[in-house]
Amino acid sequence: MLERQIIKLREEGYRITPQRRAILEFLSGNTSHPSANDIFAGVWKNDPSISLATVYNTLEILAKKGMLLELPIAKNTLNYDPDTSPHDHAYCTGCGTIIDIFPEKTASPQAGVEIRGFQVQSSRKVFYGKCDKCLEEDR
Amino acid sequence: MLERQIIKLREEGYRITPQRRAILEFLSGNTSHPSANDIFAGVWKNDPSISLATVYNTLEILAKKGMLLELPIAKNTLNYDPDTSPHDHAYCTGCGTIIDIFPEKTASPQAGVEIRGFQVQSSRKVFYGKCDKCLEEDR
DNA sequence: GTCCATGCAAACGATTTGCAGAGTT
DNA sequence: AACTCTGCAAATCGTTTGCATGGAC
Repeated sequence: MLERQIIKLREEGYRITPQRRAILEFLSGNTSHPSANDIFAGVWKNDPSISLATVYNTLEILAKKGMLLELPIAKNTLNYDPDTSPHDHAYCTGCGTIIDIFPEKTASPQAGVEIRGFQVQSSRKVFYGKCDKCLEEDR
Repeated sequence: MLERQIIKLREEGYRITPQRRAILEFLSGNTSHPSANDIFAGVWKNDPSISLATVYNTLEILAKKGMLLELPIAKNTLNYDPDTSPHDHAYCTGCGTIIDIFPEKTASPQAGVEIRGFQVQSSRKVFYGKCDKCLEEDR
């Protein structure tokens, strides 16, 4: 899984640096939808010499190559999702947590949408609301 | 239509200033999904004394009162939509244009979605792709 | 050895904040 | 008159960029 990613990156002509490896490792299987800063912090714990610029650089490459989704969900920041399979997201407006919602649960139709004058490449659906924990705290 | 908005704002306890009136006027019937800066520029043409801070302040109030949707679609900015009725959006990754997509066209199901451990308040669907004009330019 | 990638620091753009004066109610 | 709202300017925050050095190939 992680190895596949590394091989693909190399095949695309990118060099495999320790930093890129560490970022891919951090993302692998990560379902927390981290921001660039979260990823920076996570990698930083093992290697305090890494820079934010490198993280952004790597994330941009991964996104461009379709190995990572950029999620514009929260107000002023991007979140990233290493799971590129079709699925939706639920965003808690209380705590900002983003959880994965898989198709069978929401019956979100992905197939054959046609919009006149527009060529659809992908689609995203986001549910806004509150998680149980935040509902609890509202009382 | 515009008057309704003004009345509602006043009922909510906000003062009706010329700036707020101008912003509501600019937004009324506007289907271009403007950014805060677009709105500022639009209002500025008639009243060059308005400040960006006032625009942000007003947009925040309108959004909080459900009179305006905040669309986190583009990478690093918010776009606003005065049409709060249920509909989707298509975002052109070429030119950044956002167009409205109404339910009948995409069969997007809005009713009764249930997610365990999460109370859904609303949902948004965005189609990413290219508009005809940008497809043209790619050749 | 070549050329891409890194870390650092400065630059940027969108948004937010603090505050004194102006305007709505 | 009371209290909110405005414009201005500075501050913040996420992200991007320029550049000299370092490292993957």
